[in-house]
Amino acid sequence: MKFEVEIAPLDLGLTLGCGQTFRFKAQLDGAWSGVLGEHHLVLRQIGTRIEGTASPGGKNVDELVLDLLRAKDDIDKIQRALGRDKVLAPGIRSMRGLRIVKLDEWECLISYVLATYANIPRIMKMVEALASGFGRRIERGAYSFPERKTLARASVNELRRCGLGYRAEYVRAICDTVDEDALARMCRMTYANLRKSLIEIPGVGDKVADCVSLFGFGKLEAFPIDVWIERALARLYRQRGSYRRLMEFAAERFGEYAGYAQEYLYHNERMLAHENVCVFSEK
DNA sequence: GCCCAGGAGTGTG
DNA sequence: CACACTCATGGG
Repeated sequence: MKFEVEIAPLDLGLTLGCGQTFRFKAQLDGAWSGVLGEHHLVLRQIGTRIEGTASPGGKNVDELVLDLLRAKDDIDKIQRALGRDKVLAPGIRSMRGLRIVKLDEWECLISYVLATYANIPRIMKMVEALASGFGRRIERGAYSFPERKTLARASVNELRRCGLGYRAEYVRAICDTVDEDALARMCRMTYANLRKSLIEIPGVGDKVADCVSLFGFGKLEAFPIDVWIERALARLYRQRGSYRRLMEFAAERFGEYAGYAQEYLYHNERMLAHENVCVFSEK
């Protein structure tokens, strides 16, 4: 079935392709294909419109897409706030279309535990292997992300065969200890308490807790620090040190929209490394 | 072949 | 607190 939504500003390719979600792939014709909930989507941006087709499944696809892309975020307000930072100010406008995504909490938790010490193509492959091995078949080659009770039936060895390596045992432990009620409780927590709860989960440390807070639970003040962000903070702000120290710097400097600042810095730093272009510079 | 990846867990100073 | 070491493995 067809769907169409209006979201502005939005750069669909930047948002789906910058490593927040691991389930969408660019097509040769510029469209994006991926799985959202129980739907397989093919979506395409035409100006401020997003249109595409979704496999049937009952749910309102318009709302699912609006939620995924956080259509209600006031990007102008966010950019005005972050634009007071002199390092970010010159470049953020060119990334107005980069939006934080809102993922399913369970899928986000597992995906970012898999993401530890792996690169994005490999993470996508691991998630795909879990989905095709233990998820529901949606249509040709498309599988939903496995729910907890289904994934819980997988042995550690089966998980390893999905390419997870040592991450297999974390996934196993999470299936046994984090149920739907626990996730529902976490949905109602403040960022500070959510973060503490997440870090108690096997395989979840500072960085994964912040990714899951940001992309899974929608806490825009979360600021995940990976190797790219470490480089960006060192290069642009002369800030180095422990996770805790850098986290406090980010909270002080970027405030309630630190998550957006993080995504801008992350994207910029990767562009600098891979394409040798960037929009931010020191001072 | 080499280097690195959206790190976490554990032990030590 | 901060640091050092180990953990497996595939992608560029």
